[in-house]
Amino acid sequence: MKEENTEESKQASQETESLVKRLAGPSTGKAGYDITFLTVLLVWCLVSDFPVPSLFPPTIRLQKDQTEINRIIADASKGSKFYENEKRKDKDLTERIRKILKQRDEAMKGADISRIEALVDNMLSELEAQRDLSQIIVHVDMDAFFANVELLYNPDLEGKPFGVGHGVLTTASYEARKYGVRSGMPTYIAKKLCPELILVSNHFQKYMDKSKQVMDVFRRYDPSIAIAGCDEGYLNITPYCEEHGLTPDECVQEMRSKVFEDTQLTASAGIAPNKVPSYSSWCYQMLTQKQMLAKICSDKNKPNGQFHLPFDAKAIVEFMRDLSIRKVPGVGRVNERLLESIGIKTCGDIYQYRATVYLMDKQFGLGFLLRTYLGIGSNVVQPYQREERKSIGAERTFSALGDKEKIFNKLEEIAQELEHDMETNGWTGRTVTLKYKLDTYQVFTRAKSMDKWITKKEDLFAIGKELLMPEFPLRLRLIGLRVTKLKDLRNQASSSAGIKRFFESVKHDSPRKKPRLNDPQTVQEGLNICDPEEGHGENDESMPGFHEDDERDLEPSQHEASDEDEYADGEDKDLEQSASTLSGKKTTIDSKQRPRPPVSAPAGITIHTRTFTEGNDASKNTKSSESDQEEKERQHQPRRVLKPASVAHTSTTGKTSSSIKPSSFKGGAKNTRERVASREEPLECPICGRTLMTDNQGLNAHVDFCLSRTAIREAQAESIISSISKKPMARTTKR
DNA sequence: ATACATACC
DNA sequence: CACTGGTATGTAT
Repeated sequence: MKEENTEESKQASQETESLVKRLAGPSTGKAGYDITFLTVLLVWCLVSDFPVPSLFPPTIRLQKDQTEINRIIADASKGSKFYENEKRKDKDLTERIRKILKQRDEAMKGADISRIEALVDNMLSELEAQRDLSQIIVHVDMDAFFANVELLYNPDLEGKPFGVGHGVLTTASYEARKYGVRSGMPTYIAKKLCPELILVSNHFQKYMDKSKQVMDVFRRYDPSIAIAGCDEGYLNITPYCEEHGLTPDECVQEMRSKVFEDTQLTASAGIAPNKVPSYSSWCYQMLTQKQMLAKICSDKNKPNGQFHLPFDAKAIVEFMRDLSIRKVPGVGRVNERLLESIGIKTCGDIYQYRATVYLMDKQFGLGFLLRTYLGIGSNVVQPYQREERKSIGAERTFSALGDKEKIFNKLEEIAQELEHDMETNGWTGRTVTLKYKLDTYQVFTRAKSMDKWITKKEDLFAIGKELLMPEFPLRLRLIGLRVTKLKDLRNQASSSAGIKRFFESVKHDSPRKKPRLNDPQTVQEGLNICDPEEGHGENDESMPGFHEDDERDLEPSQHEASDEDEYADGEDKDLEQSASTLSGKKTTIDSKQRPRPPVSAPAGITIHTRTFTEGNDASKNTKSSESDQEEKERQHQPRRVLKPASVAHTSTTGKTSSSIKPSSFKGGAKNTRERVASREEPLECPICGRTLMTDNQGLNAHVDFCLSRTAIREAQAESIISSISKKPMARTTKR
């Protein structure tokens, strides 16, 4: 018993601890807060041979200890519905971890650990052999972008702690970050952390204008830049450096200076080799991932600085060794906890637990973690292309509504907005997904696929209504609609069919992708991410809000006082595979009982809600035996045992898994168009007919240029581009 | 095909 | 006081 008690209390406290941490926000740890930040800086110094500043130990400038900050945040949210929901999620996660550990123990029991380790070591060798250090990849991002733009227009804010945003902060000034104030944080909590905090409204148009200027500069260094948000991008500066006889550092220094000249805003950059032949599978969204290393590096020097990771395998692995796993793109709060549960806190820890990861590939993503350990990421950089878009949607949060009429009114508004966005951007789609969030913060989605193409508000509204109707009674705080299975209307219709036809023939294109505006210019420079909208002027900008940087708070400050940093990084995404591991789901209801789920948690009635939860919990047992499935099923439902993600299957002990084949990773196929290797060869531009000595990437950039020049619509361009990238590539290979 | 969770900006 | 909005992906059924 005693033992039990102990364990129990331990667990309870742990839960509390994780909950408190979770409440601190999703970006905590990502970039640099406390310990993490110090660690990174230290690693940086070690790796770069930079003298360890004395300030190190101390001073990070958080006015308060991160622990205290977390406590203040937790206290401020305590009792709220949001808090209760987080608590529920935290509990579910804890339960999930418990199951995973149990599974791990069973798997390890009869396993020949030594043999597995040897196997994994082989995989590592193969991955290492694929490392490509030939490309110079840079990740640049603006320091506290929104906040610094505001400073330009309101110098009085200089040196003061201020936050940008209304209900939720889109960003916080450097000074404010010292108090633990971060983007994505509700203003009332930010005020508790920093009573003197000044609040400033968002001025998206200004940010966009600046964004465009910034991107214009970046583009000069790599026409194929992959823009990742309105304030950051990935560039392959290999060609530029070569042509201008610059070292990577000189090039980046120059670029940052130019950005400053044009915008008076500072930027930070990370320079790394990257590479990766095949695996570039990831790519979260459009952007990214490219240089996981470059991105992580930009975090290091954050404020107005740049960090150059040595282009040497050994140095890279060392660099990764003490890097918090949380900094890796794709590792969020959940995966961080999952990994931590098996002992992995830093990238270097991955090696020690490689056998565990091997056995639990499904949950942790062996391939992903091995690449992370080695510091291998994709080094392919390319602009987002319209045809990559997979969904378009709109959603809105409002004060909780229980009235059907009012809810439908909101739905109609959303439908209207969505129709507008779709028409503005030339999209239509076949499946409509309704999303709603109860006042308890639980989120549900309901989807329906149609035989016809949907774009009109009437259709969107009707379908949304149909999906929502059976769910009542509900008390909602958010409602949204999203359309997937898209078709690009610009691709076909518009403009020059002739040209298009030409390209099509060239490429064989066909299937999926639909092009869109791609052209870089159009794309907007501005925010691509945001691009969808673009327009409607009606509501003024609502808040895009994203956390722009998340950041890190603090910074080293010392060093520079000047800038801020921000940042944090957001690292990218990539690694997706692994990341996804998670999955699990929860809640759900037994379908039998009520086909419809949710029932909101009506105000008072907790029962339902509770039911869900419990059900989930119940699921706990489970897992392995299949037999229980039935039971479970009838009880509640869901659960999914683990799943995660990813990747390489290789695992099972049985076969040697032949090692990770890069392509086998799920993602592999994804970037079909990626330019893979890229060797320079004479390639002919399908537009102007000139022969260029370049690689596919360079050719693409050139094509972009030609296209914009000829004023061909983006749509066409896209198809072209994609065609080119594919075909030529093959050609290239032949060489 | 649907539903859900996670991630990132 | 009260925790955004948009998109992508992976997994399970």
